[in-house]
Amino acid sequence: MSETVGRVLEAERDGDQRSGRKRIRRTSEEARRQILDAAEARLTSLGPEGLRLQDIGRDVGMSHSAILHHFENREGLVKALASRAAEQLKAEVLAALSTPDGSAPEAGQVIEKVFEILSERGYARLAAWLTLEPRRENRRHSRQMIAELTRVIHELRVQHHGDADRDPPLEEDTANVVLLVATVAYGDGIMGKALRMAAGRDDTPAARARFRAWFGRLIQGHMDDCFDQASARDASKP
Amino acid sequence: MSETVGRVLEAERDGDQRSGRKRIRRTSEEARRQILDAAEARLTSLGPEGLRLQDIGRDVGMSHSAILHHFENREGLVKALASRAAEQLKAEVLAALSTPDGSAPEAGQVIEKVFEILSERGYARLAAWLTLEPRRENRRHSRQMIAELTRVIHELRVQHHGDADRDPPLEEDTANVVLLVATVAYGDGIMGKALRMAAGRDDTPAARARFRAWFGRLIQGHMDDCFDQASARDASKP
DNA sequence: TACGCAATTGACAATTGTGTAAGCAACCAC
DNA sequence: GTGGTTGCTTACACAATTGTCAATTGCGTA
Repeated sequence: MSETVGRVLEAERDGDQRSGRKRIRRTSEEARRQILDAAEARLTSLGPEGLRLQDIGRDVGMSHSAILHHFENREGLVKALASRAAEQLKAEVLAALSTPDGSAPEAGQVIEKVFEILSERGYARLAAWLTLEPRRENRRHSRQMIAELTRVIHELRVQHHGDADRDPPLEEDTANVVLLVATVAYGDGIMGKALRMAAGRDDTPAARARFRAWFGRLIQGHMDDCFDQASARDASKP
Repeated sequence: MSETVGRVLEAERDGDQRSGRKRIRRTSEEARRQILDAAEARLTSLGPEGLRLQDIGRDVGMSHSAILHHFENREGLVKALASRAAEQLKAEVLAALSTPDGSAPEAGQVIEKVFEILSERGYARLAAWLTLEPRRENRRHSRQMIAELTRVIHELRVQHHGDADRDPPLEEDTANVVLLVATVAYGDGIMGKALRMAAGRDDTPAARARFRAWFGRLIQGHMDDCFDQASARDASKP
């Protein structure tokens, strides 16, 4: 994603300046990769309105027809974009979950990572665009992704939940925690800036980090101390 | 918003079927209202791609030129839409905060209301569309909106924080809580369905309610019991 | 070197959405 | 009624995009 992103801005700067250059020929695979990279960059920075074949083509230095050649039609490009993003996302989050020494990953650390991927790096916006766009029912790829994560995390949680004599955490509680973290990360990635503005706060990296840290402590606290109370209260209600 | 929404679907069903009807003439105000209603319905259900002047015109039974007459251009329509939505949102949330008898509103209740407006009723999607669309820096209207809310809520919180001998909650903690609730409500409204799918849960109203309730208890618990611990821990960190 | 596959191009067609201008027609005031 | 204001319409100009197709050319291979 890095290589082509630079070129996007470059091309943006000095217009269509690939005049004298000879026609370059990529492998099909490489072409698809470059196109997806450029499309991703445009999508996160400009929204779906910015996803125009001609522009993407200019970014990677080919005509829009070439893109159609590789992806059949615009829909095909969007679909490919969606699956690739989902796969990358999943891989990175799973990677963040495994500590090198097999110890319990700290909630704050994991949350930090999730936020970094979803919020800071723009995946949330990308996913939002793709999700909010109706008519695409499919996206089967991301299905069960969070379920898997939940299993992994709950396993860890039960494993490390201390030698205390209190009850082990309920699976549903873990599921809720995971869902909450994901929801917050997406919400922050999509609306975070606007919300902070509306809160009269500035949107500096430091401010974002403070909020993330606070949230991390909240979750950590819930999982460390409060979960038995919470689950007890949970059970008492209808 | 209700009156015209029905007509949207109607028109969707039986095509452009306003043939024999005479030309109707509304007041400028009424016309604007109807147009905004239809636009809002389209925006929340179809995304910004569905915001086409011709379609909106067909929904309310006028030509697309009439819309341009009322809003100057498409931009004007979108701006009007944004301000109106922000105002309504603010009004409803403030209304939810004031209990009839002046007692402390329960966190769960307020959260429920916020979710209902933002998530269930589609305001989150609408706001997301409008926010994610770049190039519009303005939206000054919503500025400070959450700040105001935070002040109101913090006031309530300090007022009712029990006669305990513990410290009163920090203002920053309240700000974080408000920001978190807003973030979750937006995140849920925008990505909630997709996330629940990815979690292998079904997206029934009951399931949504369960999650909201769990989250409400988490927040309530934080504000009731844990805030002194949390803020202490907060202060101890850099 | 010659050949052929497939990536790439360039021109063009077709569609669709925004915006303009001039005229028509409700409704109000007199 | 008569006239004026203005909501609304029809027709058209215009731009931007996706998609098609034949032609071109880079590059591995026989």
